[in-house]
Amino acid sequence: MANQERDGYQPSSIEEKWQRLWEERGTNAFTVDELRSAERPFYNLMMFPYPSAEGLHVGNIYAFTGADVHGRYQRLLGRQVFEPIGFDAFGIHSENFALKQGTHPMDLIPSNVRNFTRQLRRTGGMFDWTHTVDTTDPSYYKWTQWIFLKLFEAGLAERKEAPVNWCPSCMTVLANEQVVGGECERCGTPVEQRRIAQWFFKITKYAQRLLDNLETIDWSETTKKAQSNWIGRSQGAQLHFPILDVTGANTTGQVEVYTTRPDTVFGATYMVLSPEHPLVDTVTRPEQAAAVSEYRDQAQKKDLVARQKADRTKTGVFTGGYCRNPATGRAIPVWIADYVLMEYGTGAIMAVPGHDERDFEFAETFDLPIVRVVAGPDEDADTPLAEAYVGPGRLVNSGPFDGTDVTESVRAVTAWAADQGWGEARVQYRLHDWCISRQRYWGPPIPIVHCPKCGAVPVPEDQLPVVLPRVEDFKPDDSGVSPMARVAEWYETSCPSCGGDARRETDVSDTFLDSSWYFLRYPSTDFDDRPFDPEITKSWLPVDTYIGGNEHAVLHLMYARFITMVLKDLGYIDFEEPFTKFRAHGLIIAEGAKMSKSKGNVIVPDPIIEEYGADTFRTYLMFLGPFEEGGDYRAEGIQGPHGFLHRLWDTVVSADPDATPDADVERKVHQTIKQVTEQIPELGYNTSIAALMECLNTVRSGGRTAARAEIEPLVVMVAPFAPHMAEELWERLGHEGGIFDGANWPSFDEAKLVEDTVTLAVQVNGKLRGSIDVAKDAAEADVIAAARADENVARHLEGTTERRVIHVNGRLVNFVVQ
RNA sequence: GCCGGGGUGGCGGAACGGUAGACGCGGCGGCCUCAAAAGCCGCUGUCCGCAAGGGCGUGCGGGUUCGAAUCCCGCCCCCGGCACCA
Repeated sequence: MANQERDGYQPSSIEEKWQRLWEERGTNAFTVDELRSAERPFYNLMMFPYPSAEGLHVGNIYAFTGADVHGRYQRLLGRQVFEPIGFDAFGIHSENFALKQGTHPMDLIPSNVRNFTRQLRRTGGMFDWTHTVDTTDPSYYKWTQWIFLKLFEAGLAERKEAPVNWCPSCMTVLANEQVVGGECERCGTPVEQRRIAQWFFKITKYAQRLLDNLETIDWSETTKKAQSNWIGRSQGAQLHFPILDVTGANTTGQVEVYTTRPDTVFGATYMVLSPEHPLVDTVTRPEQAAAVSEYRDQAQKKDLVARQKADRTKTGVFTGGYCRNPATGRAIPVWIADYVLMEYGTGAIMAVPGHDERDFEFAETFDLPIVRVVAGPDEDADTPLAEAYVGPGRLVNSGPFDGTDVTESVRAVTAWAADQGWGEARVQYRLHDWCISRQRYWGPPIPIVHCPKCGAVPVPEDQLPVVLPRVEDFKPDDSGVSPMARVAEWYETSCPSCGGDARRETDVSDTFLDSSWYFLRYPSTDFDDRPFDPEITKSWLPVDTYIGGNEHAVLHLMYARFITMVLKDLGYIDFEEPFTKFRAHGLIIAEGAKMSKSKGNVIVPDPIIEEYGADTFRTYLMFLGPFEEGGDYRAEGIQGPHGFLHRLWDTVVSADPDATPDADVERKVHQTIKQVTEQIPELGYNTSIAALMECLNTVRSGGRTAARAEIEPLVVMVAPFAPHMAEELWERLGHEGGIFDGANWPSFDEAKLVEDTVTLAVQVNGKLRGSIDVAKDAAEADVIAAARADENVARHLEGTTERRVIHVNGRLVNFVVQ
């Protein structure tokens, strides 16, 4: 507190004053008219928080401040900046917390939201509090349900029984994205496989577009890479292998395999089906039936951890059946093994042990034939294989293709297979359809009614929202159905189509569906009768800049892009990428380590704001390190920005309004304007603040009194970081109406940047030996003469033979001698 | 294993191929003070030297260049994404 008494700068009263005035004047709020008439709209978005009971985390404040600085800068450039905030309050987080505390999420969330709102206001963000969103509000999730209906109508939502990831601890189905290394992302419990009827969104239909569009958007490289890895496009061929009957003379069907190396098909000496493959029963011969069935049971019991993470020792069993390799015409044995996954490709592979590491290992284990079909530079068709050879080379033992280079053989062999009718080129994606069903309570009910006669019937739009009722017993159980399935008075309904007795869908939808479209809602929260107003959406979207954490690089961002594409295809909006520019902020650690309660290094924002003010806190957070990389929060470090803001305050309030600016100081100011103007839009906040500090040091050097003209640009440039203080100083400088509407971002004058004299480094053979001051336009000969004259330089030149002299204007002189 | 991003003082971090370490923290010394806090001024990569000055320094080893933290080649380590994905 004592800190606030000093020099007349009192953050607490100033911050309270301006937060109040912003509110009263509607400084950051848009009316519908303003939204409709904005001429230079800038939609500045940050990832909305989940309102936890613990309150706002420094990580949140860091992210929001970085985004807010960006928004405030755009505003000082004259844009109308819409900067909304909201709450992503549905989901397992809150539900589990409520269960633990013995409270109800419907009581918990509003109080958390109130607390978050209070904390967010104190941080000085430029939020439009008249356009907030709460995903748990029926007026919001009405439209989340509407989106489901639109996908359903478009055939992009389907219900199918599918093996799903089941978390036995959370007692719910998880999306693939929520399974990390075979464990539940949330609680770390090994995930089990179950077969349940689920709703899926067909995001795989959009795989290629989601991949291609990455080229067109301004996103950080890391994020784009994470997305393309997740989509996981691979190019290869689907080949058809005929199944042979006992005699080996007739075929009884065929097995489809997917391979990225169709060129090695001559080396396919056996085939492996996934244990869950539907053709296993067809292929298996009676004498192997017992072994096969035992292996399948075993595989099914293994959870995903055991199956995917284990030591990867190959196991498997022979089915007794054979296929014909369509390239060689030979019969090859069919095995089942759990290293082949049903979820990828066709769930069956042609095994080429000579040129695939896994197949090689399997063949070694079970003594299956290994044939070389690719020879490297120093090898031929008979060179023995000690391990799978996956390098470059030419085909061998491959009939008509012998001698073909592997790079061209992929296409050649595929074409040949297509010609003969046993294969075709195929593109495969790793991306799976999005399972949106959750057997939980705390989410928007999926707006479907199951009718014994009509099947799955969508709830008519005019009956939305399907309101989630308050249910006291919302604890999930192991039954695989939602707690809502215990509430007969809710799920018992009539079919919207035939009027007969029917049952509501009792699952709720994934939280990621809530957050896949919230940015569309923000500017249109004034309307109850439409999810987003066409006119407003047209002028404000897509989002200009989106800032958020990289933990959402795959899930949230992918879903938001998908939903946006669908809405575009359905004609509701005219753009297909929601976020023109996305930047991920870094992570804040504290005292050199990740924040954790056990380490006792968790930063609690409230007391810091109490003691130093939000402006100092914001400035320090932005000063810690490059915004996109994060930084290490050290408690003492805040003294730097704290002192800086106090000195700035002192300098400004004691500035001489009539003094003419000093030429050197003015030059520094112009250099600073240039630097900050270049760095701020690139989120170079730490260096911008450093430049402002340096400039202030120059302004104050020798204890001089600043001229007003020198410091006014500084006040504007500091405004994105310390908005309250900047407002107050702006007012004290005699301006009316607020800095964010009244001030223009300062411009610099190229002519004022250049120094009259410059200091050059003088090197001898690249080693620094002295420095000289010369006039900025001095002739080269004079510069070199001056360099030569430097005492220390002269000493190093003595007794040497000069080979070359390099003079880089304004930089250095280098004597190359021998 | 594949794909990104990194490795710079005691610490956080700056550096269009051109004076490495800006800015800040911490430390040391000084001013102010009865004293402390706050503030202000100076010093602060490291080694040798009284100094002038010099040697060494950006993960390691090479290379290109008058000149490399920066470019190239080969390694090591850290962070993140994907991973029995055929």
